[in-house]
Amino acid sequence: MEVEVAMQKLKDHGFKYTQKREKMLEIFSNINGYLSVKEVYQKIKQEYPTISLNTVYLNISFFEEAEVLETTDLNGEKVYRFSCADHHHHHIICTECGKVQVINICPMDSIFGNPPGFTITGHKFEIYGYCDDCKK
Amino acid sequence: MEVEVAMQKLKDHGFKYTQKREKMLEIFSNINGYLSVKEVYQKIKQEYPTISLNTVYLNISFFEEAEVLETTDLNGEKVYRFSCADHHHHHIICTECGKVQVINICPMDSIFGNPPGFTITGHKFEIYGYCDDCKK
DNA sequence: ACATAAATAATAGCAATTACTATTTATTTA
DNA sequence: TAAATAAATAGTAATTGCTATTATTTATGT
Repeated sequence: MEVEVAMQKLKDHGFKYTQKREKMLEIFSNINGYLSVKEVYQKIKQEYPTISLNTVYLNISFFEEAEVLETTDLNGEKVYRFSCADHHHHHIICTECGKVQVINICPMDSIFGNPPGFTITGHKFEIYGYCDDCKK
Repeated sequence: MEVEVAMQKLKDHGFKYTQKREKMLEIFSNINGYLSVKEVYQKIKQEYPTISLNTVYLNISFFEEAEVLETTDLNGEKVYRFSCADHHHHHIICTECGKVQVINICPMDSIFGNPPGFTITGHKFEIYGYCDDCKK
């Protein structure tokens, strides 16, 4: 299962097992969209009311290190989602709730080599909009 | 000239002429790349050492309102550049110094209509890398 | 030159994130 | 199983990027 694979990735990177980390992974795996740190914090507080916001920040940074999460910016704050980094893809993102839909078109497919004066290291292609649930 | 056109745009939006605004516009027009608020602040302080950081923030927001600047996020902070909003385009951006190169390929050209469940409102396509000056 | 409406500077405030430190917990090894 | 250890956590403080407030100064129309 997804969460166990992620937990194993963490172990491979030298991070210990904790219940809170497992719960955080479950939160991410149950949502098909990006979550802000505060949203994760609100959700995990339902199960662990004494958890520190700091712990959420820390664990998210460890998850990133272990390549368990992918991240982007939404309305000026960092948001995260369960990574499916096994295949290259882009997203349609609901700017209201963070819900995503994967798209497999990549604009880099039609760009060959490095442009003069630049060495390419990465790219970002995101489509923004409203999902049906958030449409007025 | 570029700066004068921008100054006129400001006037059209009801903003007054000031030397500091003109100087800020000059700073943007002299650089082919994105600048952070702090970078603009550092540069303009050479001419107006008593200028407030707040004024730089305010004027930049007015410049945005008058569509004189375009913006993006670079390493988690907002950066701005002189706008060429007359034609739709994307950028190759040096993540080190913010230098940009315009590209006229748009990935949306090959995407027709709205995907099921989403109403598209916008998109972002940016290529990142190092410019020759910043390459090690 | 005067009136007035906006620009500026200085300061305070806020939200997101990071840093620090003492305590607690998970895992290693005896 | 129990002690040793290294890391995780909570609580708090500090930092950063940015916005809001207000008194003073400046640009511009009459």
